[in-house]
Amino acid sequence: MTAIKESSTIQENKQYALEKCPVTFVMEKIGGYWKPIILYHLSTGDKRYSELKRAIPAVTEKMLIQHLKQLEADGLVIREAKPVVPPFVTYRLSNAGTGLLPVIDAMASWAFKVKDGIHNI
Amino acid sequence: MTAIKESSTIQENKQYALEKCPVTFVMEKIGGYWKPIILYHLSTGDKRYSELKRAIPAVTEKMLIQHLKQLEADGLVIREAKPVVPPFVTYRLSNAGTGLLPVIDAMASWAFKVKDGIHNI
DNA sequence: ACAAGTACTTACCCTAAAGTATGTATCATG
DNA sequence: CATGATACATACTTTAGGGTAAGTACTTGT
Repeated sequence: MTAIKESSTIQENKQYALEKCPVTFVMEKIGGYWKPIILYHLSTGDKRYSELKRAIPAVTEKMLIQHLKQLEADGLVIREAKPVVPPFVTYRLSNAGTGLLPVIDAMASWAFKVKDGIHNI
Repeated sequence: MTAIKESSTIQENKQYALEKCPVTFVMEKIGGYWKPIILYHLSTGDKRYSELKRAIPAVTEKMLIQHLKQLEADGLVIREAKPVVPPFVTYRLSNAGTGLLPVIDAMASWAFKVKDGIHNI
């Protein structure tokens, strides 16, 4: 009946939605659980890996590095490593990453409105 | 070493992040895969269940109704059912749901900037 | 010589989210 | 009398994301 029953996977649906829906496109980039949190912490300036780790204590190292790598691959953050030992690696937002801050801000603003009772949910 | 190793689950981490991070709070509400798309389609006015189904052909009925129920439970959309047969059910954004539109707009705006090459990722 | 700090990597497991498929109730219409 | 349309519900399966635990390399400090 519906087209998707013939041969469908999550990936194909994602493909469809990615092309059609700008919102989905964004969710692809920042939908990972810790990604917006990482972006938020980088919004105040560049940070070392260990600084991020301390700033977000609940994240595991695997998740942190995994999301950082993905954000880097997606062109949202820039990694800079100084060839010293112990390693000195900093992460900062790219132009595109900085461009996402209005999204983060809009989210935060809505959340505060809810908490302040301006929106009752 | 890190605090979470003592006794941690996704849920506990989520609990932590929910209290601390407004962004995570928003992601809890609209993080479901089809939720932002549904909100987007409702932004132009109320829609019947079947209209949404046709507007988003890639979504399965289970996902559509599941997300609609969650959005309703989260106070973002309002369901109105006329007691007729065949059923006539419309969904529309609540005040809180409407308050999320700036988030959706910011997302869309960023996505278009990327596609127009203003941000190169 | 051994721990500690840096920035990772990797193998394995578990669960929540998403997808598949089918069923339900009611009435109008052919 | 059976089909179609509406708005769902539900049992079952799959997959992708996240978590756990452990290890790596290199140097400084004790």
